[in-house]
This record gives sequence, C-alpha cells and structure tokens, in this order.
Amino acid sequence: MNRKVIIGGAWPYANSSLHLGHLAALISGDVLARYHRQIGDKVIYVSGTDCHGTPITERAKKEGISPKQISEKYHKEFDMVFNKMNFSYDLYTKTEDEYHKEKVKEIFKKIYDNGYIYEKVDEDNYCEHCNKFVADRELKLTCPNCGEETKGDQCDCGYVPTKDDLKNAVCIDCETKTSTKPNKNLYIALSKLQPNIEEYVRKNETNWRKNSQNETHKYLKEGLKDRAVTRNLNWGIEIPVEGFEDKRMYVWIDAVLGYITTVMKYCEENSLNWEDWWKKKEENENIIYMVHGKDNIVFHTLILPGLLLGINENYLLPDKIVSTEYLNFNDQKFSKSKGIGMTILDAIEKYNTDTLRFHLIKNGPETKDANFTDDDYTLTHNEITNKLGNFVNRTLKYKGLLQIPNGNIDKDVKEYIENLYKEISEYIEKIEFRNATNKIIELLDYANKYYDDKKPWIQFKENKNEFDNIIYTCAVIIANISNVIEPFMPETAEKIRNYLKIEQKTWNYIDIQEEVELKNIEPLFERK
RNA sequence: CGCGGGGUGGAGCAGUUGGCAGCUCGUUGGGCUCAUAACCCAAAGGUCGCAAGUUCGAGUCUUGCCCCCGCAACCA
Repeated sequence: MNRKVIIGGAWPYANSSLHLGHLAALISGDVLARYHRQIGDKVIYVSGTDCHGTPITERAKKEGISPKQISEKYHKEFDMVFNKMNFSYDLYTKTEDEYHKEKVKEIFKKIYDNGYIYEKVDEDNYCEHCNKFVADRELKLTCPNCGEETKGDQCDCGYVPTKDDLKNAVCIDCETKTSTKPNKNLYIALSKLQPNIEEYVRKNETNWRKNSQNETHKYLKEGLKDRAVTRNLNWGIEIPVEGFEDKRMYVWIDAVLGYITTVMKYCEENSLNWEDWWKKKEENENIIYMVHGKDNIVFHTLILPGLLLGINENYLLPDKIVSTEYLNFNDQKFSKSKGIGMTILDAIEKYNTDTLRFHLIKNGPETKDANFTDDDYTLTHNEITNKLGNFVNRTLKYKGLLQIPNGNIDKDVKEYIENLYKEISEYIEKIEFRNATNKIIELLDYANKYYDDKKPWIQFKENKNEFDNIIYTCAVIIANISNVIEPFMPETAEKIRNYLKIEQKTWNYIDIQEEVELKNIEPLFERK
C-alpha cells in the first residue's frame, strides 16, 4: 500500500495534567500511525497542545502568572508524556506556535472572504468597572432555581441561567453589577453549510464509530446553529479582520485547524507537498483519521468539515472518526477536584508502558465506557508476561541453546501466521482495536499450544532434526509476533527484533536469519 | 414523555446480517518439566433483567415493564 494517511490526534488542553482517560482516547492514533507506516503507507501523524482560551487565562490569573507560562508548562509536560508512552507523532506542536498562528489567520480570512464568516451585533455582558466584556462564566449570580451562588454559564443544580437572570449578575472579578452593551462578533455560518455537511456525513459515516454518528445526527436534526468564532479575550489568535483587533479567536476554530497547519509545517520541513495530503487526489489514495474522546465529536464531524467547506478549495474531509467513550477510574469519573484518577505521569512510574498501552486498548472505552483498575491492569500485564514473555523465554533460552538451529518451518504455522496478518489488518482498518488485540492473544495461545503439542524437550533426546525444526518454527513465530505487536507494544517489538537480528518491521510473514546467536536474552517483562 | 450508555455462568467482558451460548480471570481435577510456579488438557458453573409477540428457530427483531450508570465544574 502506498496511500497518504493523515492521523490527527486531539489537541490536549493546557491547563491540567493528562490522565489515563486522555491516554485511552489518544492511543488509537499511535496504533494507526504505526500500523499504516508498517504496511508501507505514507503517514503524517500530528497533534499539539491547545494553549488558548478562557480557562487558561482564569487559571493564570489565579496563580498570578501569564497564560503563556501556564500553557508552556503543560506543553512541555505533554510532550514528555507522549514521548515516554512512545507516541510516534511526526509533528507535535502547539497552538502558540507562530507558524500555526499565521496559517490559521490566513485560513480564517479565506473563510471570511468567502462569506461563511459574517459579522453580527450581540448584546453582550459588560462590566463598566473592569471596562470589558465578560463571558457568562465570568459572571456571578444567585441561581433562581436552587438559591445557591453560581457562575453564569450553568449552576451546580443543572440550571442554565437565562438572559434575564443574567441581568442581576455581578462581575466575578470586581463584584460590581454588570450591564449589556452591543458587541460585534463574527459567526461561522454553519446553518448555510448544513446541506454540504449533511452530504459529507451521509457519505462517510459508515467509517465512523457509532457514537460519532449518533451525536452528529442529533445536531443535524436540530439544525446547525451559527457559532460565534470571536471571543472578548486578549489571549489567543488575533482576528484577521478589521474592527476586531480587541478580540481573539474561539479556541475550537484555532485547534481543529491545527490538523492542517501541522501537516503544512511538516511537509515544508520535509520537502513534501501538503496538498497531496489535504486536497483532492485519486480515489482510495488518501485517508484522514480523527482520534479523540466522545466530547470532541461534533468539533470534528461538524465544525472542522464546516471550516474546510468554507475555505472552498477542495480540501478533503475527515474519513474516519475514531471517537472513544469514557474511561472511568475505579468505577468513578476522573475528577481532578475529587482526586479521582491517575495522571499518565504517575502511570508511567508505576506501570510498564507497553502493557499499559495494550491494556488500554484491550480493555479500553472503544464502544462503551470502560473502567480502569489496578487489578485489571495487573491481569493484562501478567497475561502478556506469561504468554508472550514466557514463550520467548522458553524458546530462546532453551536449556543450553546457543543459537537458533537450522530447521524447516512448519507449513501449518506459516499459513496460520500469514492469515493472522490479514485478520489483524482488517480489524485495525475497521478501527476495531480490541478485536485486534484479542487476535494477538490468540496468536500467543496458539504459539504456546504448538510448543506443548510438539514437545521439543522430548524430541531433543529422540529426534534432533525435529527438535531443530520446532525451535526454528517457534523462533519464526516470535519474529512475526514482533511485527504484529509493533503498533501496540513498540518497545517489546524492538527488543525482539534485537534478539533475532531482524532489520526492519514489516507487515508480512518473515523468516529469520540462519543460526542467530542467542546472547543477552533477558525476560521481556517482569510479573507483578 | 429531557438525552445517552448498559443489564449474558463467581468477576470482567464478546456475541457482526436471528441458526447448537463464547473469551479472559477465578474454582476443581489431571498432564508436562523447555520456561518467569510459567505452559498444555479436562470439568463444574448461565432459564442471556422481566413479560408478551413475530418466526420452523430470538441473547440477536417488535412492544410493554423493571433496574443500574453518566449528563455542574476541572475533564476525553
């Protein structure tokens, strides 16, 4: 295969550490990237840190530092965490990146010039004392429903204040009563684009996860509403339209356009033409994946396509929407305030990164919410240790064995392996990763059973030739295991390649070199 | 009638277009000794939330009902 594949991992928001839930959602992207590279496709796998927006400015105010300092801190952490988890991004950048900002402004301007972004005057909340417009969440009022004090966007009791309620609100900073003032905003004309978006959805949704289809239908059915793309902030990307100098761009516009700007930047740096990836080419030559959690769905199935259609330059639209459900932690929602959950940083300290990756896919929130517990992880870790680690050990550390003997491959085994590549490919391309991991477990069971059925320890005494064949065949199985686990457990795959002197990862049945010397074979995992 | 997810052997789950109910762990018994007490074989264990319906046949389709979990913030 020689397709051009873009994989866009969701851009994590830079105001708190990443936790296992993020990892469970994003890991699919790395599996896809590694798999597609391995079968020979040309992959550009991108993501970056989402640095802008109100929550970060609020956080910065509270901590008495600049939004830039906050976002930088988390950007560094994210970058490190992804590295440690062996995410193979071709480019991981941030929305604060100058290149990104410039390109976003250019794209925004095009959409504006095409008439899909238009001006509208709203009556927005205004604080005379602070001399600025304030967002609903920057207002404080007594909830007319439950009587408690609440922010203006939504109360703890679930009540959403109306425009009328907000007339009694005060500014969260200075506590003075706010008023409203006419305010010019820019809107993206999603309502006007709805027919095109609908057509796009209809054509592509069979390649999407079910949850994205449902969520998207819901919005389309209600009718798309034009959405404000400007915010009264001083932190974010400037609006490239006259008269909006005091405003900044809505973060979701900025963030989803990152999938384009990063591909552009990567291509520039690597002497490629980005249009080969993002613009119309031959049929079945391009694939664009979007990987994220379920709360991100509409931004990828409606807003991003809306923007791309608004540019009106034959941009390709996302083909495959890979949206996960949620991961719970010990049966509870991840919650920073309640201290529920585990950051990826802590998980890296505590767990083996490969078995953690594998576990989060095998028991991940692929089609419905899943639960993470320490015990469940240990179960997966030990299963891999026993079935894979031990199989490698009982073959390559066979008592007294110094090198892989010359032997003949068992024909049935070869056929089984060849077939397995196809099956795993199918599952991965159908974005059914749980099934793919189950196939890998099946292979490990098959390998151990083969070993037991063939009884090399008996053949060693009775038929040395047969013994050689068995060990050789088992070594070939291990070589092929290294290929099929590469997308899921890259470090382990690498170790095996080193043991067997395998030059490169492929996605076909492979033999091994004759008489590979067996030196420095260490257990792949330690049991917990 | 607010929206969504789910109820399958002790636990966690899989069951695609309806066709003998599966997987992992756990339990019990056996085998093996190459290996990280790992590996292999076998057994026990389920009226698939309840009820009715469609059908030669329903975990799978239809209808009604019951129960559990999300849907304020941080947060995928």
